[in-house]
Amino acid sequence: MRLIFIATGDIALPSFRHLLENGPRPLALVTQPDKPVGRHQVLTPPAIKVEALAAGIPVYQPEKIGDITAVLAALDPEILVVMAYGQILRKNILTLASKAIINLHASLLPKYRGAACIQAAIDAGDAETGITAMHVVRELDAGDVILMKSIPIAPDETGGTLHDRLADLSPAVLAEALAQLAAGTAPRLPQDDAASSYIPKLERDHGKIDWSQDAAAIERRIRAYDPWPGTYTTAIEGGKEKRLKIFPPATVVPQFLAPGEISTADGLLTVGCGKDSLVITTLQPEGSKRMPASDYLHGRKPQAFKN
RNA sequence: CGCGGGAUGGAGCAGCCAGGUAGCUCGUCAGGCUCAUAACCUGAAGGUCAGAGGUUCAAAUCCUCUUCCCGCAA
Repeated sequence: MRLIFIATGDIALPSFRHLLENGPRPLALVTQPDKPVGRHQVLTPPAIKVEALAAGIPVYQPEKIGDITAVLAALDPEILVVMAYGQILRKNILTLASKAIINLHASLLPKYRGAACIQAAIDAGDAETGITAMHVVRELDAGDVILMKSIPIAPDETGGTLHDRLADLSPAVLAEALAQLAAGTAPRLPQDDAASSYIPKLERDHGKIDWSQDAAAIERRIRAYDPWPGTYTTAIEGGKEKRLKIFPPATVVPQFLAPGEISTADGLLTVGCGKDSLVITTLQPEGSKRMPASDYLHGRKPQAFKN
C-alpha cells in the first residue's frame, strides 16, 4: 500500500515506527518546518523528522502543505495518514490519495475535537479516553469513524502520562484501520455532531488557576495541564506578587478556607478553593527551581494566592 | 545580543540599597525529657557567600567580566 505519513507531534512516533518495522513503509513524511524552541530560540527539528531521515524516508517540511500538493501527488499515494500535524488540510490535499485520507485522533470522538483533546479528557474527569481512526473531511475531526480503542484514565493520570499511553495505543488502531481499508471492510460510522465538543489549542494563560472553582476541578486541571501548558497562580509574599507554577500531585481535603486563603499547618501548603481545599505538594517560584511545597515554606512566607 | 529574577553550610531563604564578628526556618549528628511521637529542651558538626579581576585599612555587600539556573516572551 502506497502511504504518506503526515505528522509533527511526538504522539505519532510509535505509529510511525510501527510502519517502519511492519509496513507499509511510508513513501514520505510531511511534517512542520523546524521551529525555534526554548529561551535561546534554537532551531529544532521535530523528533519524527530525525527518525525519518535516519530511516531513509524522504521528509517534506512545507510552510503550507498546499505548497507541495504536486510533489505529493507525484508519489501517487493510496493512503494519507495524519496525526498531530498542526496544519489545516485543504481540499486539494483531502482528495490527493486514491483510497483514503485518515486521521488518528486522541479522543473518543465526537467528544473533544481539536488540539487539546488529551488534556480535555482528564480535565473533565472522564473515566476513559482513547484513539479514534476516522476519515478526514474539511471540518476539523468531524469525519466518519473507522474504529476506536479506549483506555481507562488513572486517578493520578497527567497529560504527560496519558499522552504517552495514547501514543503507545495508536499503532494498534492504525494497523487495524489500514487492514480494514485494504480489505474493503472498513466501516463509515458518522459522528453524532450534536454530542460533539471542540477544544481549542491551549495557551500558557489557560493554566492560570481560578481558586473559586471546586478543589476537585482544580486538582484535575493541575494533572491535565502537566507538563503542558502547566498551571500557575500568583502568590502574595510580603506584599509582593510572585508567580508560582503548580505541579501534580495535589490532594483534595475537606478543610474549609476562603478561596485563595493559605494554611501552613502541619507543614502542609493548603489552599482554599470554591469547595473544599487543595494540598499543594510541588511548586516552582519564578526565578527558582521546582521544589517540594515544604521547602518553599521554609524560606518564604506566602500570605495568600490570588486569582 | 528580546525583557526580567536568581547563585549565601544538606534544603528553602534573609543579609546587599546606606562595606566592618555568617543570620532565619528546617535537616543531620549527639545527649536529655516523655508511656510515646514527625512533639519539646540542650549541645555539635557543616559555608574559600558561583568564579575571576578591581576599588578599599576592610567586600556576601560597591564596580567590571565570566559561568550556570530559572520566569516571561516567542
